[in-house]
Amino acid sequence: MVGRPLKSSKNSSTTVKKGTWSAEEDQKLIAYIRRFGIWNWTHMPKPAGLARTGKSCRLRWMNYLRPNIRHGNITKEEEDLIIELQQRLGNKWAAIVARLPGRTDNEIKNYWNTRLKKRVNNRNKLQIRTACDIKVKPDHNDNSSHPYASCPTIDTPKLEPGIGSQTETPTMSANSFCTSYGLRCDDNPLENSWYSPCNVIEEEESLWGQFLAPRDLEIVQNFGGMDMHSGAKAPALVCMQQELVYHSGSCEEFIMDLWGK
DNA sequence: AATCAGACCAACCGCTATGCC
DNA sequence: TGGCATAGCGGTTGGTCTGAT
Repeated sequence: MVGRPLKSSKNSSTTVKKGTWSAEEDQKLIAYIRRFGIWNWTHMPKPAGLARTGKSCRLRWMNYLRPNIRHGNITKEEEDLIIELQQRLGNKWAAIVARLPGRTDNEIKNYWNTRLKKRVNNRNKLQIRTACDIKVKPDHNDNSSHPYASCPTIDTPKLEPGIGSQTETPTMSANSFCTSYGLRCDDNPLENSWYSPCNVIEEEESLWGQFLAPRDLEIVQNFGGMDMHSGAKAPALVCMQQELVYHSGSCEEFIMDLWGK
């Protein structure tokens, strides 16, 4: 078992134990919670006979001791779901883990950071190149020698400090965005015509005007806001751009998926 | 057998959200 | 309404494990 050595830190009056939990501490916490329930994490450790912070007790319980937790052996299905949800929701581990019964946010976060992140990033890089090189009409920057010259470009807003880079931006999938605003996808204006993602976004924006609250529409148009009234966290175009980046198929497939073909 | 580097993962820390007074 | 306490979340740390050399 991996873990940290026991360390102690002192504040003004008490010694707080840190580091890996012992079996004895686990038993104390389990026994206390079985008997008295969880009434207040901050004040529980002392009557439970633990020299831990409430925060540490809570974490130990939530991530390891509480009933019905499954550790290890993440299945292929779970792995696929983690990847899918991470791409749709970003690093919202609590939301992701809600779809994975018996798993903990810490476990899924660790699994993503150590095993899946690199794999998915590499796959996405390959897919962007493949999709753009093969499928997209190379009608701009066509005499550039850059390997991605044929990629459609979406004019990304200059993000405010703190919003983060493209890969760090909290995501809300474009489909979710449409759904949350009741955007109809059945009347597909793209049928039988070639659109670059930029055109799609322009088209989509005009539709959004029919459905969004004025302030939300303004945010979408200016790309600059962080919060929609609905609770959406990122500028819609950034979401869509990210959706394109993560989309597993070609650019055209992305467009069709976006509109819920 | 010894050493090293990368992978793994439990636990910590800082920040935010929420509830209560 | 503002301030405080508590819970919860996500990023990061650092000790241990494991495989390669």
